[in-house]
Amino acid sequence: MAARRGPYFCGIDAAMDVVSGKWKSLILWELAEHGVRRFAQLRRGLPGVSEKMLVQQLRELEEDGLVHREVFPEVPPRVEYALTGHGVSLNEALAALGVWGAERIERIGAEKVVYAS
Amino acid sequence: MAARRGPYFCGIDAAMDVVSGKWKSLILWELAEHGVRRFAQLRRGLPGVSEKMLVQQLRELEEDGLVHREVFPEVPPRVEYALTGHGVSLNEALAALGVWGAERIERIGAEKVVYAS
DNA sequence: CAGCATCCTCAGGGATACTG
DNA sequence: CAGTATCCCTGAGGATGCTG
Repeated sequence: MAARRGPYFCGIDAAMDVVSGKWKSLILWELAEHGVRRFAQLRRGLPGVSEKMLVQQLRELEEDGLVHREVFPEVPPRVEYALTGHGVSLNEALAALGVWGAERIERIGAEKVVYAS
Repeated sequence: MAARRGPYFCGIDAAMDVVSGKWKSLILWELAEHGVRRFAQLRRGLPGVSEKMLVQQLRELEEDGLVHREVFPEVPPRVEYALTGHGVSLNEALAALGVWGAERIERIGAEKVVYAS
């Protein structure tokens, strides 16, 4: 389900609401890094997502106005995803978290995934 | 359960891991705003949390090194919670998200909660 | 006051198979 | 290629009651 429409306690609450979902922040990140991406490209960039989850999370992000979805009526079908303006600004806000998280990974000596199963 | 110890895809992943949990970011926020807080004070500041959840989330934040818990051996018991250094820096990273979220609340015309049952 | 112990619900998410 | 459609299961989180 996409983000609720409030009521919210504060901005953090609203932002976390929109970004909660196992893959959403990662999808945003991926789109910010690469710009426009096709479905299969995203799938490859997020090792471990199932098709179902990827579609679902993308649709919710679209519904919340963070991602733009463009369908090209071709055979074979092509669908491209990109961030909207709000998606871009959310990503900039997430960047600070990314830095903090990277430091935490160092600190606790966690591994980074290259390819999960 | 507290945050896993990786492996992580990236910093965002690690940060979201630590902050995911329905009340964690709100607890962090509350502690940043007020400094040291007692259990009951936090409870009052987070309308809608159950005792169980508040304890649980606090313990996980403690386990992850973001919150410091101090018990005073008195009767009646007193327990104070405060952010650690890492908690403070995480909160600073969350601030950007808070701003974005506040703008989103404006944009979609969502309500803000004052008191949820 | 600041918890701990239980029980229970429900929806987020995984696995698998099929389609325009 | 880019999805639908189903079934299923785990576990986060809620409700309630008890305690040092």
